[in-house]
Amino acid sequence: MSFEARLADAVREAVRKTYGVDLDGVHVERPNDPSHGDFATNVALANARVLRRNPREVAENLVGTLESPFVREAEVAGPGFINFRLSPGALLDEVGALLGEGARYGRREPTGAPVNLEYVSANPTGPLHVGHGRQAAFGDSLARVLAAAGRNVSREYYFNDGGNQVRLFGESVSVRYAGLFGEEWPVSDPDALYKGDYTEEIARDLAEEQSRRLLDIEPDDALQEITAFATRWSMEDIKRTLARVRVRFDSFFNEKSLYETGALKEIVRELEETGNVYESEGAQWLATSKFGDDKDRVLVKGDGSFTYVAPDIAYHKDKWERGFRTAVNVLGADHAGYGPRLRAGLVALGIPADFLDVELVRLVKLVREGEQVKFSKRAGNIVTLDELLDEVGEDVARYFYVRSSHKTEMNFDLDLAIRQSDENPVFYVQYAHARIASIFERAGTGSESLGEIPTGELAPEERLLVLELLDFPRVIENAASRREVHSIPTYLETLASRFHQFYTVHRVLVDAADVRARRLALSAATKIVLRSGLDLLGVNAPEKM
RNA sequence: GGGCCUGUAGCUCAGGGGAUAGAGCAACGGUUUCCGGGGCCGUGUGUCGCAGGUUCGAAUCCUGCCAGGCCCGCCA
Repeated sequence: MSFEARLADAVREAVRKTYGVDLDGVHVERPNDPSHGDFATNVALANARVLRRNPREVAENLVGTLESPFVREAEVAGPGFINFRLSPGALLDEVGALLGEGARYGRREPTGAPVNLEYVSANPTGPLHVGHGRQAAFGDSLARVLAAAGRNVSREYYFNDGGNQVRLFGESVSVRYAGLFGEEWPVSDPDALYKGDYTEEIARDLAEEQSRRLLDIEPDDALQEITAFATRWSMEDIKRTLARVRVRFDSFFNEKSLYETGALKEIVRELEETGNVYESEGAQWLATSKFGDDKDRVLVKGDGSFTYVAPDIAYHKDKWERGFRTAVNVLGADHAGYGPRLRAGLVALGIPADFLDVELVRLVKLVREGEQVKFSKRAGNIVTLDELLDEVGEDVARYFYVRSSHKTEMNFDLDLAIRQSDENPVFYVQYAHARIASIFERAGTGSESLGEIPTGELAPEERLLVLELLDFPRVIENAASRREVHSIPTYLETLASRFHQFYTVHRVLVDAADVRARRLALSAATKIVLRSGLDLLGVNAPEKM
């Protein structure tokens, strides 16, 4: 139980004793200024009006009746804050507990209803680009944070391998393939084809495997085979890039399977049964506007084929039937309208509105030589995630991607990212970790053979370091419940800074056994938390740099 | 026109009712008998987009404006 929670209980009890009132919301927090104590509460200020006393008087009374074994000092300050200073023994006990838990510190065992977290889900029509990189980094880190906070999370990638874009992609590769043998491939719309060099690469791989066999069979059959080959090729390519940047998934779901199992026809039938499907202009419409969407959506086109609406609803109904009770979709900001219309479709089927949650990741604006880089996958002028990783490395990329809130648009200055890569904050955090590793190497002891922490007065730098360490569980829980990963880097940078400050002022490996043991314990605890926090971001914690 | 998001230091961004608004980068100065100086310390910079409102207290909540981004397809 955190000190915040324990102090809040003690304060609540003091209020009950003094005023005979039960308060439900008692806020205890870490003050910005260390001279305001280790923790502080504003109860007196917040409730002065209800109690009809002036805030300072209330605070004085509460301090008088407050009982808590780990509080060394409680004082009234400013307009009526109560500032607490804890006893060193209580703080060090917590550090001891932290060391005992090791890598599990601040993390909980998974409980509760299963959560499905879907991210990236880029079409298998080409390599991942830098925009996908942000979604991948955010999604994977969010998955790690949710799991650490005890959510029962399952990570999923939806391969959109059944729609219009995939057909165009297949044609694009077919054109290249035919071209390799000096032949032409008929296409409906040459301007819509994918122009990237990778289509040529896929065609060459195909030619190597099949020679010109596919040019001598029925074109429809050939296109089907070529498309299958191309999407398989793309999926492998995407998975390879994701593995490189340490982004994991528990499952991959193929859109095509919805066609093959008949789930699509089934979903249309079910929607019709609810009475929310009607015909207009030759198409079948779903009345999503009845369930919170701006307007109705086409479910089945005039030519009898499906829009993306039916597969998406079928897919999410499948998530529901697999037992998930929350589905979080991490999507690019250009999918802003996706949530409401998909949710509307699900509600029409009787699935609760709060089942689906969408986290929109803002776009990555690429800047090179002061100019914004415009890119498009079809035009082929994309900057791929692999290219970025080649330039800045996996650690820098992952850290940089999640350092700012996913809700804000991000400027990725390629020149700056390369030039400043050794000044990136990730190195600052990693350096603290490597520094501690080197202390233990020199000390010749492992962090696991520390034993009891000798109690004693804590220097200001030690105290601030301890308080920061003890904040980690709260940081994880907040990040999970707010689904905001960027608070992890912020925390790690503060923690690294606290350690560097401590290290500069206090020598760890001193002769006095008590002091040495205590400082080794603080260092070991910091190392554990830094590694654990970096792991939440998929970033390495090196022993040496 | 409607919906969602954003506006904080020269730049990139934290802070999302609390005390004197912070960090990194950039600039300048200091710091080395001794655990990694990729560190630490200090100096300077802010109409927290603007205007009202709620409150003991607002960068934070509410309303209205201004500016920027994304969306509003029988694409996904």
